[in-house]
Amino acid sequence: MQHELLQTNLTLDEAERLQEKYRQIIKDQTGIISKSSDVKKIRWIVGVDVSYYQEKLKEYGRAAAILWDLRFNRFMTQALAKDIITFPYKTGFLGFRECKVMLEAIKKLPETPDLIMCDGHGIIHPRRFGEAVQLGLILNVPTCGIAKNPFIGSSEWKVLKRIRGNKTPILENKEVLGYAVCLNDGMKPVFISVGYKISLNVAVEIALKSSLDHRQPEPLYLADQFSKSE
DNA sequence: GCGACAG
DNA sequence: ATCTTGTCGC
Repeated sequence: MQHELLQTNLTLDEAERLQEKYRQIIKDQTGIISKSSDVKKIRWIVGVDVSYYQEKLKEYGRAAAILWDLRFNRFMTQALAKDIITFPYKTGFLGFRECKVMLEAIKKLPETPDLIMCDGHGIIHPRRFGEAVQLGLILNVPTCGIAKNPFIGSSEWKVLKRIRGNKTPILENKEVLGYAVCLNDGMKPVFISVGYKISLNVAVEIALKSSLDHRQPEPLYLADQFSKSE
């Protein structure tokens, strides 16, 4: 039996209802990773990304999951999954397209992730329900969103000095939805937000720690490459 | 009202 | 996301 958030035959209205329903359910949850002391206990992090291709007029998604050992900051192994994609692309509903394939790839990994990084937004979303939130909820694993482009909210990211570690908040009325963060010198910032059971500060801390020399954290960079290679 | 809008 | 060559910059 599977989660109703994995249904792929929903109307947009039904999908929106589910987003609102689960937003309420996970509101004010406890047991989140929020302190730097918690970070020391984190070992297995996973970066996931999805690429697309056509076959017989149908659209398919290929998800790559990269298992990364944060203790030694090194690559461990990877897994791929392919699946047909039927849910249409609509801004604000990415999770309904990508969660199922991402989950299939993650299931193939030899370790249970302590944290999953998604190539997309978390609570930087009209209903605070980006795909990182959706994935974390379905798997009951901490997640964060790390997107390459802005979505909602306003920030000064365009004038942010591109120096590793620099960041500027993404705001919507007084509410901090996330941070635009420069992960390496000279590179355009990425947009980091909470997904599930993690604090914003910890998400930023781990993204920085796992960034080597690319715009994205290495697990996500590798996931992007791997998902496109085949 | 119109357009913009993660991947 | 994906279709695609050259080209500007370090």
